Amino acid sequence: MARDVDRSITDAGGLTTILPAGDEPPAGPTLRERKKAKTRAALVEVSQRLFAERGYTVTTLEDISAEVDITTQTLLRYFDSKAQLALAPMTAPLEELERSLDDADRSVDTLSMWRLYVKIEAEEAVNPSETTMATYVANLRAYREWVDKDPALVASLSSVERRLQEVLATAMAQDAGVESDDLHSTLVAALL
Amino acid sequence: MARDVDRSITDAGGLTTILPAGDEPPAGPTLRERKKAKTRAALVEVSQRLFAERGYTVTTLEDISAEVDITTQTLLRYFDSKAQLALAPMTAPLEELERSLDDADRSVDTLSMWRLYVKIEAEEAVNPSETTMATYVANLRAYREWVDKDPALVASLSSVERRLQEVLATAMAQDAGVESDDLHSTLVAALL
DNA sequence: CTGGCAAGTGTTAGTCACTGATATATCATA
DNA sequence: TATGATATATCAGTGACTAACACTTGCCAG
Repeated sequence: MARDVDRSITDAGGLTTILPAGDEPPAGPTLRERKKAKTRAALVEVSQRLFAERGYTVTTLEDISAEVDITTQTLLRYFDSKAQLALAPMTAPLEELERSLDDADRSVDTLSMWRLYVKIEAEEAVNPSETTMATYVANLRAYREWVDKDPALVASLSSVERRLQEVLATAMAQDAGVESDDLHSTLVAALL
Repeated sequence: MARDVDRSITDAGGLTTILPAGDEPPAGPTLRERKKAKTRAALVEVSQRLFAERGYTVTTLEDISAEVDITTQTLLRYFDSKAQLALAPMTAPLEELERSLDDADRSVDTLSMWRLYVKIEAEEAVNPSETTMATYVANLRAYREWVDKDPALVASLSSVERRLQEVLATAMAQDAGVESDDLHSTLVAALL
């Protein structure tokens, strides 16, 4: 009897709606997976906000999980540590790139996305409404602001940036010289 | 009356003996300072050993402080965190260099010391008995071994290495081109 | 639609790093 | 020896994180 009651809830997240609707192979992500992704996104969203508003150290995991209505236990099942949660906006797209490298069906589109990503990090002007990744990277400057206040986070972040450097190097190698120099210089500039 | 009584103790550390003796402004290191340095050294020594033997995470601050016969409280007054204690062998000489840069009475000797330091880190052959810093850096390879097992430590270590890079850059700038290239290349190699 | 399986979550209890405040012992100095 | 400064101990507490167990819920047969 409850088959079609919760329609309104299903689409609430609105995060994966970028995919071209119409050709989902066998079945879309199951209910479970959708809920999982939803709370995960909520965790990132809430934590980013609280970290920016109050600061990293003073914001407790309990504060965050309370606002998402889960236990700190559950939070730690989604993210191994507080730092990983804080750095999720950085690592998530990184891992996405890493995956696309392995899958061999790589397209230059991924690199284009990353060119944009790097540009924003380099503090160049950008219009958030132009890209699908806006949700993540739009406030990257504010992001770096409070991240830089915690030494431990900075350290973790730097290691993430190293992974980024490696991955991008690999990607450039795959691209075989095409406009590689441009990207490379941008990256180096961003890191230094 | 105690001016020349504790001569034997004063030299125990063996780290600052490089300074040209003869012009200590008011007085040498006071008893308090000596004791402080002593327990500090003991902490580093014991922790390094336990970390190497048992591993970083499983070794508790209590284990360490117990063996040095102090409270974990006191330990944390010496080192702000467990990680700082673990990385002390790296940071201590670093800060020494930083200090020598500010004091303006810099001599090339400091840089020579560091050339050696970097060499060891780059895993080149070295004879520990040749230098006064042997106590610190002799077992650097074994050091890296257990440090690399903890992700958080690696991250912190990398940020320390960045500081090192900066400081060395400054030092080279001060040296005004003399044999700078040699050192620089060595550094870059060590970091990559 | 019903039962069981498995994944997700809550609950509880605990460890450990780390902080703060207060009190006491130890050293420096006059 | 008295006095102020500093180091340490003691006590109480927070927060990140782990582990074991029980419970709920989505999922997949039958």
